[in-house]
Amino acid sequence: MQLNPHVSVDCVIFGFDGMNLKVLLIDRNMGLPPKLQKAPKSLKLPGSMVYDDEDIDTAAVRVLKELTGLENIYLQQFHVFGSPDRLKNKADLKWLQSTTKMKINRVVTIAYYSLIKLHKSLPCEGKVLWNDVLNLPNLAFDHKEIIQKGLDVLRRELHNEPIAFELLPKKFTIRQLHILYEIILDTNLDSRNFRKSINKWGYLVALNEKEKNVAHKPAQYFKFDKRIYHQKQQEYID
Amino acid sequence: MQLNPHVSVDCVIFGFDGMNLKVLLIDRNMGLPPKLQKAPKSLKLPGSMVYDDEDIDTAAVRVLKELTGLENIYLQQFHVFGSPDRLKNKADLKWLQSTTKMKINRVVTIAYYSLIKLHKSLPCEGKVLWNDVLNLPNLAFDHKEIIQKGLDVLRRELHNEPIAFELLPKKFTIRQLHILYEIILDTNLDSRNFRKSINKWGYLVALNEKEKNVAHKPAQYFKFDKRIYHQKQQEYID
DNA sequence: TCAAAAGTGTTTATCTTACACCCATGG
DNA sequence: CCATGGGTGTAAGATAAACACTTTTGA
Repeated sequence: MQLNPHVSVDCVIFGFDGMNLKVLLIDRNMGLPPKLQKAPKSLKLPGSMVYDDEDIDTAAVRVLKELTGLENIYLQQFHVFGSPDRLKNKADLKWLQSTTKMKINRVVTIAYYSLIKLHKSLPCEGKVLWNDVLNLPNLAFDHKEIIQKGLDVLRRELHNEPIAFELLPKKFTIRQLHILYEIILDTNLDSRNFRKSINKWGYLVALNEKEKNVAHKPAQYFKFDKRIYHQKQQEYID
Repeated sequence: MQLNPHVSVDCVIFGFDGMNLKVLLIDRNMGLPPKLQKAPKSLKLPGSMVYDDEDIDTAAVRVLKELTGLENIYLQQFHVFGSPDRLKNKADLKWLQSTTKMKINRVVTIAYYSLIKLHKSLPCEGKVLWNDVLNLPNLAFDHKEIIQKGLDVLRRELHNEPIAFELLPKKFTIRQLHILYEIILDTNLDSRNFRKSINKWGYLVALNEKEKNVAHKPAQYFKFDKRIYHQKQQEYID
């Protein structure tokens, strides 16, 4: 009886390309000499063992920082996956042991979800795969299940927290927001009613700027005003 | 660098005595010879290390079973507490090492909350302390913080899941339910409107039984009908 | 002038909230 | 007969849902 599994964090990093909700996957073959690469891709979520004396939240922040160069991005712990047979796939176990150089029997992983604004300029561009969340390939470990649960949580939280803006550029049109909501919630929303609810929120403010070079009436840009949001939250509590 | 903290589960077990929301605490002095007992009580949440080859949910179920004799009770993972300085209190660390007989530097704990029906006949009665959640004494480790977070989650989930009934006897009056809601949500609810919302739920059914020997108009007993509840959930999805 | 998306109001049904009195029972 | 909680209805305001047309732009 040894009673101490290893503990890791895994990050489900969501991104939105304007059309679809994406999740960031990394390929374990990447960086290996070509002859060692497996024929099929070997995809997984970004993650890491939690270091000694490192808080678990800090470990998740570190994973994101190392991968994307970004700090201060939205990150939430959402579930622990600790089934003893998470490592039942021999290839997964072998990879873990060879990359960590440790004898590992069991890993309990703490899953985080994260929301980032997609840019071509992210330092990870080209080194990672942004895969459609609705059409996932086979993944290592139980990572498919982790993504599914993360998506469920994202869907629920969308009603409670102003998180959609984490996935959009700083300035965005109502249409972009509308599409994002429809995709995350997998439903159709009436656009007049959608605009009405935005007005009721009160924390989206119109910028002095419109779309340019579009073959239709140009749309107003908006931004999310954190100050107004927090102010209204406070009023609600009182 | 060893990279493997120990992993435990801790259970925040809520109970309702008709007046207040309680949480189950155990005393680490219990069972020790009197001369070894610390002068102040040494209270903590029930918990356990996760055994090798044991799923974490299973570990939480085991803790509950061992303590209360009950199975099939409501249990939900809600947060991981993994700060490296959870064991900064020397007395806590010493206790851990002496009860587990292991050299332990760090414990990452997965917190569950659980809802049970209080009975005088629970096998743990007398061996544990049911403490008011709103007036907690000092507790070992970060257990006070864990309970606080558990209460927050309970409050939120009360709106989403039919969990109040897990805290009440199988048959209960509207008044009991009403008081429970007021206590969990820490607010006053209008009783006519409260009854109206119950009618709208549709899954509370009146039994052919009323209170007896009460010095007022006897109240109707109700039960929670799981079948109707699931049926309505299903209709909602379609 | 056409295609494409932007933007705008009204009506109806539903839900929420506030509010006051009589009833049944045991002591 | 009194104290205690049980149980009931209504009106006003807020919210949610359905629904169609005009505007601005680039091609």
